[in-house]
Amino acid sequence: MIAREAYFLEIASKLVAEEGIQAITMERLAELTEYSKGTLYKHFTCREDVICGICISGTTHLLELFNTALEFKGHSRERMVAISVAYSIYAKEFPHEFAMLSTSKGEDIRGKSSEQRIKRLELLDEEIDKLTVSVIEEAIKEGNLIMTNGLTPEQVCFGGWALNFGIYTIMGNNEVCHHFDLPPVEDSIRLQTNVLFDGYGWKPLSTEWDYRSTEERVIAFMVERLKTTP
Amino acid sequence: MIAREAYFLEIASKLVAEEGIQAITMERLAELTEYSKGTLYKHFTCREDVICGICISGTTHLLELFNTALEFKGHSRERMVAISVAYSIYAKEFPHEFAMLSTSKGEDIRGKSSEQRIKRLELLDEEIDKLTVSVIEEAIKEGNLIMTNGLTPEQVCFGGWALNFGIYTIMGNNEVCHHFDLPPVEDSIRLQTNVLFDGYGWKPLSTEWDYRSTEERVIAFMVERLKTTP
DNA sequence: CGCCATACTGACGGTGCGTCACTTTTTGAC
DNA sequence: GTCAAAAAGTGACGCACCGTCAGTATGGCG
Repeated sequence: MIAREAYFLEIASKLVAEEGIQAITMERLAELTEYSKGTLYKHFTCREDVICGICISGTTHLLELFNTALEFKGHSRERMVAISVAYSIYAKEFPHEFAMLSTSKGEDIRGKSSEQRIKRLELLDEEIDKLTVSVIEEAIKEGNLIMTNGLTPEQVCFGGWALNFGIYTIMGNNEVCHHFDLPPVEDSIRLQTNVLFDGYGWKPLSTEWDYRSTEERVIAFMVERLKTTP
Repeated sequence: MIAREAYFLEIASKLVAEEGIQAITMERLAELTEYSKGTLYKHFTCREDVICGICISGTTHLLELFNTALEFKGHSRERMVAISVAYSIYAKEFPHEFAMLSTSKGEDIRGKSSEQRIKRLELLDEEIDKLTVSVIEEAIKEGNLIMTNGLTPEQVCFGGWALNFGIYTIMGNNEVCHHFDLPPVEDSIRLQTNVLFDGYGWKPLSTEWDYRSTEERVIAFMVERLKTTP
């Protein structure tokens, strides 16, 4: 039943965290959980379905982080910083799982995993997107963001997402940047998103507000909040 | 020898283009090329090494496209648009190969592939980066781009790269954006990079110059140039 | 106790990887 | 032209993993 499924996923998540996605093997998972392959296949249709399951619990966790971030008090752009920090907390704490989230969007996984799980994962993704878009809509209501060039809130959300995702994926995946003299990930994220959001004209601009200090306050806030509800 | 290796890679690339990375199988490749597995393993240490080889030819092709793009006459930011167009031509013509480029940066491939090939691929990546950075340095010399906030040309290059990469990866990989009402990829790329580069203060700003028209001219230029040397 | 449903098992056929002892072809010295 | 050494090529083999399914254990109930 449900409890058993959760147990399988718990062990699988640990395996991913420790050894990466390659370590996810139906044989290995059966062995580690002390169940047989047959039982495992009662809960998951295939290996990809297990991976999708891990992504669901990962995304659920990410959603919680986003919700916590949204409780940070401040103007809209500061709250966007809070979301960005939430994203980075997840990316750092579970680097393999984070990398899996993008893998799971590919045809390989989506094509094989069970309809049901795919659907659940899509709903979670949608919820995360809505949460983020809500911050942008708030900015518009506040009058701190005025949409020009026919841009929509969703496009602003997408731009920020793509930039964050690109930075984490390139810098995380990858020692390739050795010939590139870049600051640490967090600094890159702050610098680049400041530029992008300034480009959207999202006030207060980074020249008018110290977002590094906002970031520090958000981190302190998140750490505090995560201590009480871990 | 070299010719045989190129032959293996040619078939492998076709296979990837038609059926995706999953279709790359040592058995299948041996069969298609009418050689035995043993011979195949004389040229490549493992499956990952073949994949790395495909990435090398892909990146070589991408580098050629970049070089062609750089011949476009215009100011620096227009030439950056040209590079972006080159990137998109590659991403569209070889979607699977394009997706592989990021896969190839991961530990899975880098850890198993042969030193030699990894090194060659890194050198190519480096060359591409240098090419792009050169456009930014040109912009600074022209006086069209003034670096503030301690930003470096490499960081500007990286920001543009991460944004482009993020957009193509999310939109290409992925039907997940169905709940997100977004314009087609090319439009997203143009809109978002305009915002980012405006954020850097790269002149002429998108409010002062019609980059959609630049894009059209670049495409026409590239198509023309690719006709003569295919 | 016997019966049935449900939970669970692991051997099996299949695919793919990477190896290596062996065969065939090429080369070059005489 | 001959022959032996080197180079090129082969495919059966051992191994790991996938997903299946016929069969076994368990436990509740008349």
